[in-house]
Amino acid sequence: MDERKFLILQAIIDDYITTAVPVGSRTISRKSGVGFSPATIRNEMSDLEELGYLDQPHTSAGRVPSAKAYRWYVDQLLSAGPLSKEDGDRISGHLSMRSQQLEQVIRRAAQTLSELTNYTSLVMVPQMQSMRIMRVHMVHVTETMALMIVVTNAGMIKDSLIRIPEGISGDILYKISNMLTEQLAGLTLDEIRQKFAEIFKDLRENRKLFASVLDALENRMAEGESEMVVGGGANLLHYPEYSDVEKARNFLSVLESKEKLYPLLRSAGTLEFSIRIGPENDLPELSECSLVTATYRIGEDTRGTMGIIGPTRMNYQRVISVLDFMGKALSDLLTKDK
Amino acid sequence: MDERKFLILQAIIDDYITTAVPVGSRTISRKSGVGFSPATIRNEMSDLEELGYLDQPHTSAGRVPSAKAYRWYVDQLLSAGPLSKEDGDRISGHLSMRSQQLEQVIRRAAQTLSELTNYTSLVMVPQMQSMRIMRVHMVHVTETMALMIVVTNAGMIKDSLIRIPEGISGDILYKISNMLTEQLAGLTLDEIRQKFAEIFKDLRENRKLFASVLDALENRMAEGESEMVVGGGANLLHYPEYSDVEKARNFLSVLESKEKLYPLLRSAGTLEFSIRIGPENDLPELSECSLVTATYRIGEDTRGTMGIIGPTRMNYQRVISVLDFMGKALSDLLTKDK
DNA sequence: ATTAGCACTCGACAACAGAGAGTGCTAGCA
DNA sequence: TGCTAGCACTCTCTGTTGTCGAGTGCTAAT
Repeated sequence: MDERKFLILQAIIDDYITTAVPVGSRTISRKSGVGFSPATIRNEMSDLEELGYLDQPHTSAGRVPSAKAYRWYVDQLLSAGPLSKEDGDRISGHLSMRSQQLEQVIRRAAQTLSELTNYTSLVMVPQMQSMRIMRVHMVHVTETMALMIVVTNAGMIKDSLIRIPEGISGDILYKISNMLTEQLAGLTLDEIRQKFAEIFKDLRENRKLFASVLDALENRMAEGESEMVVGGGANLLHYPEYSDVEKARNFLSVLESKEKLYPLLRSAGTLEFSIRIGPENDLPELSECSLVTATYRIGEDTRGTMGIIGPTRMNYQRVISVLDFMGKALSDLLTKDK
Repeated sequence: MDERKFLILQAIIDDYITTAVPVGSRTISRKSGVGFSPATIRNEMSDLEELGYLDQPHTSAGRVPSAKAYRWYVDQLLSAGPLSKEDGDRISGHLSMRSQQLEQVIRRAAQTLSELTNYTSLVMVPQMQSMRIMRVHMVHVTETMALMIVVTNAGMIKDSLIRIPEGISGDILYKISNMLTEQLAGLTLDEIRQKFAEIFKDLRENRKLFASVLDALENRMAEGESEMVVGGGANLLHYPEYSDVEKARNFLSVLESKEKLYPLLRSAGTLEFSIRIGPENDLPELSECSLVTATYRIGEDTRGTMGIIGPTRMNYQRVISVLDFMGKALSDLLTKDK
């Protein structure tokens, strides 16, 4: 696979990404500096098809890049290009509106991402696994229910309702909260489990309560991560790939079932960037889509994931740039004001 | 407008609702007990068209009910028919999954509504205006921020971050919380404003803190209502009205901008049922949709709104039944376990 | 090794005919 | 007088046909 093939493949992909129309030899010959005649290019294209980089919808249509081609394309591309000043400002602007609630920030990030790329965006609320607990509070909601509020080192606040034994006064709840904060501050979930085992040993009263608390902590920290925000779901309908209503509906219903979406984002792991192209996605509904994900940080060791879903012929360059910038912006914002 | 016209109009609407195809005289004559020949029915149809109840897409197509016809139809219908046992069970089943968080219940309600009707559902988190406060808690999040938790008589929990002056210890915050709960329990927002005026007069220390608290209460209770959940957005794509991608996109982008949706639901007011048909909606994007809304109660004087959006030819009968049942189910669920 | 030229393929699109559904009108019937 | 049968007419929908153009693969010439 020589230099020239690269050039031609590149040209084909570039063209197809913007036009969504199978691209022919003449087009390539005319456009883009490659100074060869259509015939030459045809030969090369023929080779490229044999190698699996191009598909032909039918004889006498142009060629279309295959998933393999995109894969090659993005592998070659993985340096995030700089983002236009304008777009950068837009991101900063949208995010900087002072909103203390994490949820708000996430929502706004998703919206900005989809507006900037014109694709669909997903942003996951960061995973608590490795977070450290800073404070624990419990307050009465009814006689037998309390709200447990956990503040983590990342400045995140999680609350959950827990059932408590009757007859526990507000004062006691307050004391216990203080005690818990004192004991648990700075610990991760794993360490908390241990600690609880200790505490439990020489505990006489309120065993039930403590059990509830541990339970809630476990649940909240493990499950809490499944929260996710989707932005710009309707954007996909702009693209000719989805002028078929059937396909559009399929796509949209995936977006509505977070159970399907979640493992998708999850499986990207903690890589800085991950790009899944078409069939590389496990979901058959998304076999004609690409998913680009990136991570953002909160503090040192907490990471969140966000991603963009678009047609396989998406503008990877731009998507990566935007995600890169957004990742930094989010990390800054969320880490700074801790 | 005589008896027979009623019958025929009814038959036309019924037919069109299920088929979405312009209905002709022969169809009506054959189907539905109206024992008249096509010719007679044609004459009546001609009259109905003159009266504004029918439209004709073009000569020699069947007739299509106009917005006016639907209006007549639903006015005549307004008694919610009984729901099939099966569907009722399904609603109860979906809701009964124990989920204490109001948010969860709302979300599930929206999902159930859209599944049962195959249209798009909207459910608004209830409006706090007339709620009474039961408890107020404040707990530290950082040195200068606290989380204020308000529990209302409806069992709703709202929290908001407030900025507090430095140097206030947890103990003081706890005492103040208790004091606030004592003073404010059972009051509505209006009454709280008064109370605060009193308290403020002979207050020396902590004026700033109290100001923050009042501020947060105001904001939270006024703005909080704009929260809304959308279910089954992709459902509309099932219907031939939306086989045009352009229209579908328009519709979906309305769903994504809650600013547009909110006044829509809001304007339905506190009527038990409200039906807005096609152009009766203020949003031009929804001029080919109908919106049926209903309310549910939490306790005595708090109401939430929910609604179904579908094509104008939606199955009003069923939608009303489902909404009616859901309203009762939600009211029960949310009022009971207080 | 490259390119010009040519025959061939195949989808897109317009034009067209026929079928079918529906209407309005008129005339006949109870 | 009210209903209906019949008929001519209109208009959409569908399938067919033919043409156009873009694109290919191959061969021969440079």
